[in-house]
Amino acid sequence: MSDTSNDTDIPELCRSCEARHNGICGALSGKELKYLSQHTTKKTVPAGTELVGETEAAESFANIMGGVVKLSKMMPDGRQQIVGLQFAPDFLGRPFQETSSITAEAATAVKLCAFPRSKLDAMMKETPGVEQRLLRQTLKELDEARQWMLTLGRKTASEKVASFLYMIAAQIDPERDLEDNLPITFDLPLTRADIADFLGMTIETVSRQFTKLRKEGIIELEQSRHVTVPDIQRLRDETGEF
Amino acid sequence: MSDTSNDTDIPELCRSCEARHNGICGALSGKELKYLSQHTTKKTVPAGTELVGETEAAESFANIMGGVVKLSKMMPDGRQQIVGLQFAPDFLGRPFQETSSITAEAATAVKLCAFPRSKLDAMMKETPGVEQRLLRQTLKELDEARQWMLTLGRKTASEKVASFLYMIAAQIDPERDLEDNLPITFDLPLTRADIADFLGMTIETVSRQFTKLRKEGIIELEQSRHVTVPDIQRLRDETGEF
DNA sequence: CGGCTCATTGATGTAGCTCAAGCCTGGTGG
DNA sequence: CCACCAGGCTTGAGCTACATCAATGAGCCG
Repeated sequence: MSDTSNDTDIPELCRSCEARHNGICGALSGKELKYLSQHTTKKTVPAGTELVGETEAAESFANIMGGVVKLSKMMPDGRQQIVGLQFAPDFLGRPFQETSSITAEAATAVKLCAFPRSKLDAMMKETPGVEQRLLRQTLKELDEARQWMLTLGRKTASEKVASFLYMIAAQIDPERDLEDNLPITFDLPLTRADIADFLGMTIETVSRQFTKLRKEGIIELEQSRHVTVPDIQRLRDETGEF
Repeated sequence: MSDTSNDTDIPELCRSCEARHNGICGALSGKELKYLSQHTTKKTVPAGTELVGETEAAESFANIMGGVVKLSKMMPDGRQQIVGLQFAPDFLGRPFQETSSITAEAATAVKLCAFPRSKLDAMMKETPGVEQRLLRQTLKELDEARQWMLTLGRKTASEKVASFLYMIAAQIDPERDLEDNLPITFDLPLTRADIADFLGMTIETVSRQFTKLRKEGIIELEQSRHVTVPDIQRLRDETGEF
């Protein structure tokens, strides 16, 4: 931890921000935070907002303070694949240059703390820890992407849906010990169409697998978005892993 | 470029090594290279050698000087997915800690330049450019992984095989302009079984798609491993992208 | 109330899997 | 030098998991 400075130096908004604890900003001192925060724009965007491409984040970067962002790729004929989900306190945007065509879109309402490219460059130059944090997050994303390649390439439809639900459940509260077997409840951040695009299948098949898991008592469903998992171990068993 | 030092300081083996030009070592000065090279072990391992897990690279890292390494994940019941291919001058091994269960195996004979973890840590501390190079490589791998997620999730069998061949063809000579439409010839670094594990399909389907592409004149095959692509554009069209 | 979007469910079609047989090719030993 | 074998590849026949097409339901908003 390098936030050894006096806590009163830390800007109000940064104090409760997860990015300061586990994100990029964790590498910054109170003074640096103060400076950076003068150049950040906090904003909340509604679900569906495009956050990248020729529009927003080409010249700007952001920490996600809340909500879920989906990263996706599209083929000329419209087939689409979601290639990543990002949650707070992930960093959004690409150091160096973006060449690969990838789209970022708010899957839910998203709270952002944005700042210009020049500030990131400066931070990377002046504070060595920033680059390391970026490297760590990138390695984490790489692990997740590879994990998902296994899911996409080798799992059955029901294993895919179980894996997705397990991933979301695990992500809801990272602190939580998943061995404890207490019920977990959460709202899905994605529509069925998004889930289908994430899992490489059709809406209909996703829906059928939800129904199947519900009938087997592995999940409970309310209004199609609100999920309760009474026994996370049983869900885990359905993923095909472990 | 930070290799501003006298060329005669550069160790013999490093001079022709791709890692010095495009890989990690490119961030090092002649003096640093000299020091590092005293602690490296060059070796060539045959196809099939395990390079990671509890065995080799937990405490050691390496630059790939030649050959192809496949990274894969396995499910308890034996289903397998290749999640990445690495070529010279890629870096092999994981900074910080490896948690995700991933296996690295030589797909062909592989030439390595290995060194202990402590040396990498030291390099990262002392030479700032090293961390940046690692970050760049990791971002590249992330791009590739995501590209492959699209292939796994949304492409048909024949698009998958075409994408694989296109990727290999493009990788054979990265300098080459793929617009020029001259025939490209290469040997596949993977068996049909490996290709199947990479594309998330069965050996039989892979084989059928090769046959189909051959009958359509998009590729020529000799001994099942030696491929000629007379018109790279036609192959590209088969990938479904662009 | 009518017109959305999102989700579920059913009926039918098909791409790719499974199972099974046979074929090259390169290596080994008689 | 040929016979044999093993591992990798191809090809065929039939099956099935998932996609496609189509209809209906449930919440939501103007």
